[in-house]
Amino acid sequence: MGARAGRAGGEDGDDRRRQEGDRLRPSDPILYPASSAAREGSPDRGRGRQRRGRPVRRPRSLPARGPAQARRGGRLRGRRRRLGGVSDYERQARLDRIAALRKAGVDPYPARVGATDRVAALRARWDDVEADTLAEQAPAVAVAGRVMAIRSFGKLMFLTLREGGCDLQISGKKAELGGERFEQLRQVDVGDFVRVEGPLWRTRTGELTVDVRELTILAKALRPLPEKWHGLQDVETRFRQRYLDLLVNPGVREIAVCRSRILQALRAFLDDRGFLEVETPVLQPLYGGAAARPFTTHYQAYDQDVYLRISDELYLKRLIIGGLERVYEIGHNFRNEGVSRKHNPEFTMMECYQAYADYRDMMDLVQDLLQHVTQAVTGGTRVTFREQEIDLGGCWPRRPMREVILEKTGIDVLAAPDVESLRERVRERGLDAGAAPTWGQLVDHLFSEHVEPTLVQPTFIVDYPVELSPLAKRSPDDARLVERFELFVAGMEIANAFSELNDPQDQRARFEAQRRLYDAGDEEAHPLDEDFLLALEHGMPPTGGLGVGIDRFVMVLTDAAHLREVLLFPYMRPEHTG
RNA sequence: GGGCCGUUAGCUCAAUGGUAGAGCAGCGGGCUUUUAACCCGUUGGUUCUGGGUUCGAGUCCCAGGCGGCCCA
Repeated sequence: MGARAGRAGGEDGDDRRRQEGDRLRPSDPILYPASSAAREGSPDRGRGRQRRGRPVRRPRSLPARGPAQARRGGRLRGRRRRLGGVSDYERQARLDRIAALRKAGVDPYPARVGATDRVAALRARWDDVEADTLAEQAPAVAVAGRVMAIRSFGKLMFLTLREGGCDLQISGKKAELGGERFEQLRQVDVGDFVRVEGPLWRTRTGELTVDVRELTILAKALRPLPEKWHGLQDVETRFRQRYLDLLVNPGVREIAVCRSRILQALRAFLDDRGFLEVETPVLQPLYGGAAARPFTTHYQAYDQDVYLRISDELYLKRLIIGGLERVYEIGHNFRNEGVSRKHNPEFTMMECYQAYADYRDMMDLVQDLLQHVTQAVTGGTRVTFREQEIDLGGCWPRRPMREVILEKTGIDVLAAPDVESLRERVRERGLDAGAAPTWGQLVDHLFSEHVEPTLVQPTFIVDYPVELSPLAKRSPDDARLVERFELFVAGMEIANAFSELNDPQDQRARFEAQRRLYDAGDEEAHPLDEDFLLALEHGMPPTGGLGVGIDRFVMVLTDAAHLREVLLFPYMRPEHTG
């Protein structure tokens, strides 16, 4: 991303474009498909954009703990122990129990489970049935799951079993089971997987319960689950041992489920519009499609350095050239930059391209797409994000970048056409000019600093400077601008799109301009890609391209304060003995 | 990359520079309607690592690791 900045194009152009865009949206079947591009900078991953951070949202409704929450401790030592320290008394107790089971001829890790009912289905069927009715029918069921808690009363035990994200209580009565099997039940530990058979009943307190008649150990656990009441608080451990976080912190699983539904709805929408899902290389001899530094690796067989992709763009455009006129890809991009609330070096992007479309069509497309997904996942259009209500319904405003910067800073960036004069105006206003070396980057800085955080409701920002968009088509109204937009929601860049540059001569010139920027020290400048130019020279239809930052959109729909909350495995530095 | 904060038992957390504790979990005992079950007893520590100051360091100092927040 990085590219943002723009001199807001001429007013005429902007207004016209906006109006046309609005007009186009509702009608025009042939348009909607536009795919388009955009990704170049796809959801911004640029540096320096993160702002106000907040404590991670609490995983469950515990009393707020305050700043000390981050405290955790003993990671290294704990880990070492976890990996088999000699003083691991609890683990040893469980190892002893496993040995005893084996000695008694019981396999603690059997291969077969046998048929079982799903807990969710059982609850749906019997939760509302009265205790008396349940007692009469005494439906025999079999369930398998993980033991989450044990409450023992001597000759009676209650265990909480979890399967499929649902809990079901099971009871064991010595009188019913007999001494031997009751003892077997007593040897079950929290964390173990078991299968039980027996009739359903309802306890005095109304809890639906399986009264165990048959018990099978499915898998013994060697280590205890995190504490049942406080759960797992340690931020570091939550992400390093995400399986524990998923198990004991409500909400974590919900986000994972929600994310899956979002992807499902997104694919359904695009498939329905005739887009073909494709896969392009992650390992590339030359990276491109965005302003970012790549990860480099080495291909041993060819003794050659290769890159992990920073975007799918250049390959998807080759497919457009090859006649696959509507394509999309959902995959990981890798950008060699820091981690923040909105950034992870590896993230998920959906890119789609549609021939015979332009960026206005892509605005319609992305609005329809995200509204469809939101509706499918939440059942409505309004979501709450960090205590603010965001309405994703309706028609999202389209604002020229110049206009919004003028509104927030009083500076007309187009009236200061070079970096020196613009910097002077910024100083006059008493604002921070940052370290931006070029006009475009300074505009980008002003936008990021003063406008972006205020864009809570969905807003399209249009008309970006050419300098920051080497793969976008020039605006016919103003050669300094390109036909590009970015979508902002909740103060974050969610999508980036443009009318794809299909003029091979202009593309070559843009690449060369990028090379000059690179030579001047901009490590994120786009490399010149001769192979892509070769493809372009064979002819590419007018095409709209769009990139959507999936992780960030999941944040919006799940009210996640941090990107890492919606990634199952956010990047963590390896622990090591210090 | 910089600043600040944090790091103590499996988990959640205590401990004026002076014997490292509690709850949960574990172990032993009691208990047939609990669901943070309860009651009695009890095991468990290289206080992130490495140096330093001190009669004495979880605590103070230096360096490092990891994490968090903010900034770049």
